Amino acid sequence: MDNLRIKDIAKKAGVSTGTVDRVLHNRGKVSNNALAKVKAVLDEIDYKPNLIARTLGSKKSFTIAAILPMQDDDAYWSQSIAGVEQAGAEWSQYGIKIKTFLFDKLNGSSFIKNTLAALNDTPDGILIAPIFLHEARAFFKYWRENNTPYILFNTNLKEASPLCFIGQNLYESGKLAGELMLIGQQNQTKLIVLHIDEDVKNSPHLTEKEKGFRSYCESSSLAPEVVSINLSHALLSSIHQCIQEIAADLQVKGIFVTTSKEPSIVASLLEPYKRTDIRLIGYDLLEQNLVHLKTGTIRFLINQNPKRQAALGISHLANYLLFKKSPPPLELFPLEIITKENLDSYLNSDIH
Amino acid sequence: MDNLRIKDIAKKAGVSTGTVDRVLHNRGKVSNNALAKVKAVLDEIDYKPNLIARTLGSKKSFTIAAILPMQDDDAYWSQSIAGVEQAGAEWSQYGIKIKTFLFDKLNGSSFIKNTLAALNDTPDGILIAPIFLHEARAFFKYWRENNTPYILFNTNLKEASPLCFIGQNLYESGKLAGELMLIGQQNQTKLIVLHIDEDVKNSPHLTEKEKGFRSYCESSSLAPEVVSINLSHALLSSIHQCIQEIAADLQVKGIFVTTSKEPSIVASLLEPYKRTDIRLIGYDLLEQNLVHLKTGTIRFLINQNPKRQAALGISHLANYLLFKKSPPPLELFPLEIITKENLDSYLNSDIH
DNA sequence: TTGAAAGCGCTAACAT
DNA sequence: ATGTTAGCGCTTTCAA
Repeated sequence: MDNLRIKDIAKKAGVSTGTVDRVLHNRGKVSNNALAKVKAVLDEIDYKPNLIARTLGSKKSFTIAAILPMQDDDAYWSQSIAGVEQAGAEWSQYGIKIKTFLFDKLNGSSFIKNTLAALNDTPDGILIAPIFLHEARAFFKYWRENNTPYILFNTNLKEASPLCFIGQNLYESGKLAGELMLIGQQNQTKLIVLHIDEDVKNSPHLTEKEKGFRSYCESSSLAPEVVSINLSHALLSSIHQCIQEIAADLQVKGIFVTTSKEPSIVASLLEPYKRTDIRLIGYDLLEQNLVHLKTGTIRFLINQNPKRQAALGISHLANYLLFKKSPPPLELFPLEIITKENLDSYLNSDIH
Repeated sequence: MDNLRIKDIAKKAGVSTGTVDRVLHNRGKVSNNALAKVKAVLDEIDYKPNLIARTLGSKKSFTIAAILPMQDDDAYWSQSIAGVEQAGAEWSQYGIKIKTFLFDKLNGSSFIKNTLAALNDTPDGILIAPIFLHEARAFFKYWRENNTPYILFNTNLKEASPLCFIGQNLYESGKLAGELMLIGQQNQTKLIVLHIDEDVKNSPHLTEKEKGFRSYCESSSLAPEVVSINLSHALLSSIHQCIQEIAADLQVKGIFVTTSKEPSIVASLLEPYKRTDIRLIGYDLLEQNLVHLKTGTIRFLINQNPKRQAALGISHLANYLLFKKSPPPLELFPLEIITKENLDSYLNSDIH
């Protein structure tokens, strides 16, 4: 009762393996008569192709282009790139090659330039973080017409109709931060939402988080006061001053930092004031964040897991190209809550 | 600069492909002279075997035996079995067959009988939950001598030297529950650890959790009083009465239920008393638990993810058999915290 | 429109 | 001890 092979189907149908292949893949010319015979056999059995043989037989080697922002001081993106590289190493044994195209995240024409370079390389699949949505549109159109599969990463664009979108629900992420902020809090508390970014207005990923946070707070019977503050890293002194003022306000019981790199900055500035009653919540398992998570200055981190997100993007493309396995259209990563106590269980785990 | 094949290595070394194969896999007889020549080439290049071709070439089909407790009313184990089946379907395309052997979790001789049946089937790999540690020893010895790889699941036994252990750190899990329990709590609180199991004494997975929980509470400056209670499901009325007494004690601010199925029972018994100040913490994303997580009666669930644990066990065995890829010796799953707010992000995610 | 056959890179059986 | 060769199940080319 073993799996039937193409050869077996051919014998059953009284045709050659070539014809069965043509029917199976709907390629080349097949007479109605032969078609009927093969279909009859196919209906009767449950043919499962041997994907390994298929891949070996079609001796193709695939190239995947990864188009991402390059930003050495931005942990989220540098971890994403690490994820691409890790997955690339894994799939290289299957003849998959990765080419990385890095653009300046603050410069639209750099995005266009790099994406164009990728396009001219005619890759078989694409992983792209289309943070310049408008500029990206034309490329999507081109790839769609060319039947080149592309996966969107981090920034979604519904009408792009990609093979898959990989990311997180940022609104829900903000709501989660709200929930964690309010556990066990009293009435009449004041909470700070702190964006530390050059250009908050044009950063939907930050404002989405704030919206979610506020929505949770408003729905809560504790009805805390929520204050938003936008800062740029450019001036460390302004951050310093901001934290000083917050520390002086005894009503403040929590700070929600919407980015990855900055929670640790806030933590180290806040620490001297010994305001252990201020609950600090931020993002991602960066080394500096972990230091402050362990000392308790940071209470919760929400893990976005950029490395695994990116690695999964590559894997999905590889599986699609090699084995015709389609990924789910939406790959929303779970909102992982990291505390002092479960941190090690994440760090020691290869699963994430 | 494409990848070199065995054929290329053979030509470079001036030997045949057969000899290269022998050197590569250290099998058969090879003269020192030939060995040296091949090694010289191998040192010079970075040979990466084509795993697809290897798998196809060694036209083996493998059988994996999964030896697990069968317990319809036990969500943890039934989800594990689901995980095995899911992974089995995935790997069937690669010629991997799964045979499941289910034993009675309360009956040692049923364990022996089923494991013996599995052994007699001479599988190529084994996934086993050795909850009868003593009885399992002889089997491990046999498989080790037979070079049959086995992966331990849920229950670890250091001296078993398996290919891999898959599970969670239960002590840390208890500590995490402690941390979640004490966030924002006041002094002078009383906390309940509730084991609902037929045989708590012989359930190290439950007592480990309690130890971790107590350890965290003792280290906390809040110094809560911790009371343990053991109950059997046999008597629903006794559970009822226990909850009634807890609800009457205004000092109680939290209940930690150490099992998967029971948090929802406790929740529904507790709900009528409107003790929203009692924080209920339990395990796993069972449907009934989710209902109470959404209403707020259950505040946190710690996800053990049995389904994914089991699926990963099968995947590790499959990768080992098919591609000679060794898993990490210890696969400790992260301690995932589930709340009302991040729940959906887990449910919608195929990643877990 | 169809069948036959070569070949993907590797393994394993078979000569020598 | 070593080289040769026939597969693994599929794709793809080439004749017919």
